[in-house]
Amino acid sequence: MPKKVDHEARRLEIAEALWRIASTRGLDGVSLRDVAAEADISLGRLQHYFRTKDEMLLFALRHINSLADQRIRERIGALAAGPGSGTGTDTGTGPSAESEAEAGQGPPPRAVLRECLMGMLPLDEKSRVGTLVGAAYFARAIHDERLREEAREGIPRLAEFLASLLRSARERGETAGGRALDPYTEAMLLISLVDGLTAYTLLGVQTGEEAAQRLDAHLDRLFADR
Amino acid sequence: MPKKVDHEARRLEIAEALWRIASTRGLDGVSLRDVAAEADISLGRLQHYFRTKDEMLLFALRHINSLADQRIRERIGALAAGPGSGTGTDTGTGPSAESEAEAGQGPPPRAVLRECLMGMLPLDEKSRVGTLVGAAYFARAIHDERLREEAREGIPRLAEFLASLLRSARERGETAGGRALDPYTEAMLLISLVDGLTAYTLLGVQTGEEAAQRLDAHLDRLFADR
DNA sequence: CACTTTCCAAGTCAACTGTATTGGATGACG
DNA sequence: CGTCATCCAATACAGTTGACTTGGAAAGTG
Repeated sequence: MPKKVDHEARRLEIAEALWRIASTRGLDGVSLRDVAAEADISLGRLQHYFRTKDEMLLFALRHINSLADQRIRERIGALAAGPGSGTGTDTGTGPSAESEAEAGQGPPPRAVLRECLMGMLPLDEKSRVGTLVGAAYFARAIHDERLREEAREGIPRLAEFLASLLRSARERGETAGGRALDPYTEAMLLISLVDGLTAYTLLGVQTGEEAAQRLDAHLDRLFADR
Repeated sequence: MPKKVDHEARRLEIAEALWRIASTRGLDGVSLRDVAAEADISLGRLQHYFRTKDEMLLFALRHINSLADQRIRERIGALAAGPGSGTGTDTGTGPSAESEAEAGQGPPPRAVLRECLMGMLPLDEKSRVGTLVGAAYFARAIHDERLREEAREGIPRLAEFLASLLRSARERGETAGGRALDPYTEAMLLISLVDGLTAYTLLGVQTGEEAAQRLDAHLDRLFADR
């Protein structure tokens, strides 16, 4: 077999170029030539790796989703890891039940939940690009059956995960008492909330810090200790 | 002056044609020729009323916003159920403090709040088209300074209105006791929540009924009686 | 060294875009 | 009755778009 090239790596380079453009100009304002230029390759080469534009878009979407997954997973992992010396980057929500619940097993569900949700907000440049691209995909998904399927598959899975966190928090008695909602309902509310906060942050209606602060306010209410 | 034509009416017809297309194909997939065809007029005529595409888009956005405002205002008016207050055609740009002032002892703030939020969800065909177009504008606003300004102006006004509802509910002792958040924060959370619910409804992740149900669950919590 | 498959640059193509221009119809006003 | 601003249909235009074709360079295998 002749001339072996790492197909996957090439496609990733192209996808990254796509994100750079999509995060500033949107997905519909992106042409194959733009992406090729941004990736510093010829149009022919790009088309060698993606036969059609939709194919490129779908690949880039799937990959940015898996990147976001991984990023959040790392943050969760970091939560479990470092009880040794706490750096100054403490989550400023309130010094409530964290250290106590550690005694049980693994990181406290509330902290994991918070990390997940915060990881979905555009708080640094990296996540900002991610959410920007995500918004571009959302706009396209509304009118694109193929992309819509991706969401219909992924979101319930995420909600289920968050619901399980809520359930285990509830079992540990960390959560607010009386007015507890169905965990899945609560999870969908949280996801919707984060997405809305993200949208208004991207629009410049509020800063990322304000968004985080508001999310924390809501979480504080969920986990109110009584 | 020769040949007088109702300029505003023509522009509205065109805007409606635009919405019909934007709600099915999105805003970026819309060409002037498409709009002209949908409105059953010539391209030349369309260009006579909108010199540029952006001008048309901006006009249509402003008008659909004012329509949504009016629709919600009517629903609030219907809440009062009293034959007293007539709902005139208001040209206002936002659901501002007008109804608050009138509500000396009118409809309960919670009901008004709920009507506002439910009115923003895609529950019937009409509001579905509205939110669809709204989503299309959102996608464009992210990369369009001009449109972003519209949001930066309108959203805080809406939030302020909702916050005032929350405040008056609180004064009447209708709201939940202990864990009350800052009204403006609560308002932004509500708006974000509704927008997120709308997004996932449009994506087909949940039905409109489920969205409404989840919103009600959250409201129930806010107004828990204790 | 052939030789075949992969890789990819350049160019072509038809379709479509927003905008500008042209020219004529209409109807109100002097 | 003219005459002129308004209205608007038709067409032209320059540019961009995604997809396709062509031709040849590169590299692993025989």
